[in-house]
Amino acid sequence: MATIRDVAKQAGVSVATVSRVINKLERVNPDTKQKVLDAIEKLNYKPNDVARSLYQRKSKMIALIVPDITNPYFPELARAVEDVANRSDYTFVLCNSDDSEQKERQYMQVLRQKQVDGFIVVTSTLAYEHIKDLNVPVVALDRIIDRKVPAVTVNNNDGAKTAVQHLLDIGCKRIAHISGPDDVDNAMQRKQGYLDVVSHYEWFEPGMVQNGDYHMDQSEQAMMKLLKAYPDIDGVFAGNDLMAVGALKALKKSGKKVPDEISVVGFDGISLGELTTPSITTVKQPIYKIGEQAARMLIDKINDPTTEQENVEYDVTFMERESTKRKEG
Amino acid sequence: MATIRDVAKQAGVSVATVSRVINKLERVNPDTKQKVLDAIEKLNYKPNDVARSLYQRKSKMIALIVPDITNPYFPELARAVEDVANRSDYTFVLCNSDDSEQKERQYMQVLRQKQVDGFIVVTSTLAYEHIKDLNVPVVALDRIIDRKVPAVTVNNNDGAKTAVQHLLDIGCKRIAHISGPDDVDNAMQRKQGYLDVVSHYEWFEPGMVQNGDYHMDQSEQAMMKLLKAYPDIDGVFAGNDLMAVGALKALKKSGKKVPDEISVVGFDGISLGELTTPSITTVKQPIYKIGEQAARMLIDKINDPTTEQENVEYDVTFMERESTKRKEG
DNA sequence: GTGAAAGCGCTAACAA
DNA sequence: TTGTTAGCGCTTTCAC
Repeated sequence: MATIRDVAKQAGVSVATVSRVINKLERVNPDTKQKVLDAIEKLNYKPNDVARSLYQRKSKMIALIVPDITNPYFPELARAVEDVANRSDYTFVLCNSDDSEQKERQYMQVLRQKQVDGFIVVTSTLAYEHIKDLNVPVVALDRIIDRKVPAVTVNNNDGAKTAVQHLLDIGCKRIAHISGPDDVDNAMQRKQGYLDVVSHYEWFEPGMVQNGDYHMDQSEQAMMKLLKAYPDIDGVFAGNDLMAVGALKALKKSGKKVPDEISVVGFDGISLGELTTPSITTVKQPIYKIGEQAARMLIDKINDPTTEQENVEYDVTFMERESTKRKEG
Repeated sequence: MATIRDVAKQAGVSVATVSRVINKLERVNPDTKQKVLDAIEKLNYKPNDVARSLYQRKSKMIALIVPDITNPYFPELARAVEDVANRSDYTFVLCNSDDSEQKERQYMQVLRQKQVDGFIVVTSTLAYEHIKDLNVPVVALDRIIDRKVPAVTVNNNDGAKTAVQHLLDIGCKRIAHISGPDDVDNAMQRKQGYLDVVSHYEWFEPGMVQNGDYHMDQSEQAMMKLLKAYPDIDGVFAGNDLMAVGALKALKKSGKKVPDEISVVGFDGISLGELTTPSITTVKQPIYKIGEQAARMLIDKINDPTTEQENVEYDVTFMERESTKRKEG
């Protein structure tokens, strides 16, 4: 690989001049500039970003840490962040934390040593104290970390209420909920939305809430339990689409017809929800937008660390598909 | 951030000694070593990897370039590569090329400037000449680039034949194929596998092969066309699972019962195939293994560039699910 | 066993 | 407008 020195020699100028040309900040005599350009062309010179990073103390890299990229919610998010990063000449690094705080911290540390300029994090375990001595901007996504860390989220409570209200509207008489992990704030908000709507109905019992941990398999089991304990439920609100799929599987195995005997609503709006039979009625998040927004905020903050940032909360959209149907009569 | 200098001062030794301690290569007097360790602890010192990279000319980063992470085949692959990378203390970088050669080259160039140590690439457009002056190990995945680039693939032809033979075995009389892009070698091999089995049957016509471009939507259209042109087809082999899902959608819209009236087989074994109704009979690739193998090969080559590497071809496994059924009578 | 110093490739004062 | 030079933080000869 040719270095700036080689270029300088080839062009018969100093390295400073070459640096000036490639960074196009200061004025350079057009003739000298052309000589430098020619030398760069001839030697196929590409500046060494590592040397640059060392001097500038920044790497032009941002990282996104998600629990698990094989959960279909996250690839779409990752695309958005990557696209924004590229548009701003940042390199994008993706990490899976498996929801382990240890892995999250490990990643952030390693990447900090590589001078990564900022992080977007989806976490429910990381505490503020661990991110503050990273000394670098962090944006929280999907889940709130701390008041001091700007976050991009959706209105989970509203979305949940809309979903449950829809089940009531189409005539459901007994509605259960499959909830996400207790330590994830958005899961709690969705559960609360459900409770806000149903808790004063006389048919409601606390056992109608079962934990599905945001996983398909665990949700399938949760649905089985619900079916056993409350054979007459005719509506289910799942805390995310993945769990709605799990519920569908359980229902199918139990011979319950969806949506004729029981209606199911999910949350998220991942494309998987359109592919099941029946397709899943859901509360759609603007996933790509969320990722874009978070990436923009992060990059803005990197470019100007004095920027003060507010939390951004997006509205969700109710989306009726095949898994819910108005009761006859 | 504390630097090696700060540590040296704190411990009352030279920077060379500190370097020796953190790299634990040369022998250091236990007492001095302890002093250094204490200083590191006290100052919470973390070595700056950028400075290290600059000197060593390597970054301990590897990159995976895939067409599109929202295609569910790739997240699983990415996990595998990431896991292996982490075990070997490499940082993992993921990039989406959107199957554009321009983006692939752009990414590889930018990452090379960041001293990325090697690439795993899923591409059908990139030529050998573009990767050779990168001056860094490259492993091809899923699709072959050139004889000179080691590749990890599966036996596509065998898998396709097995799939089509299965359709014959269960009694299908007229079998169509929805193919992948013409410029992707594995798509061609799968198509060839189909042709190998069916081309000598008298019912076979070239129009029974329709291009679905490995995309769900385009496959849906392809299925529609097939249905129109050959209303009596009772078996479909789709070049990948995503296209099998598309076929299922078309079939459903057309009121054709799967598997009673028509059987469908896919290829890949992505988990999405288990979630549709009916679930999709498929030819399963060992996706995680493939990713692991490619990552290992890449890292081996990085650690010892003289290593000669052979292509690795994995066998696929036929997996019968609900979308195929033996004909009655 | 330890330290001084050169240098990885680049940028940015400071001089000229 | 251009060149000289001192670092950025680290590793590694080469002395001692």
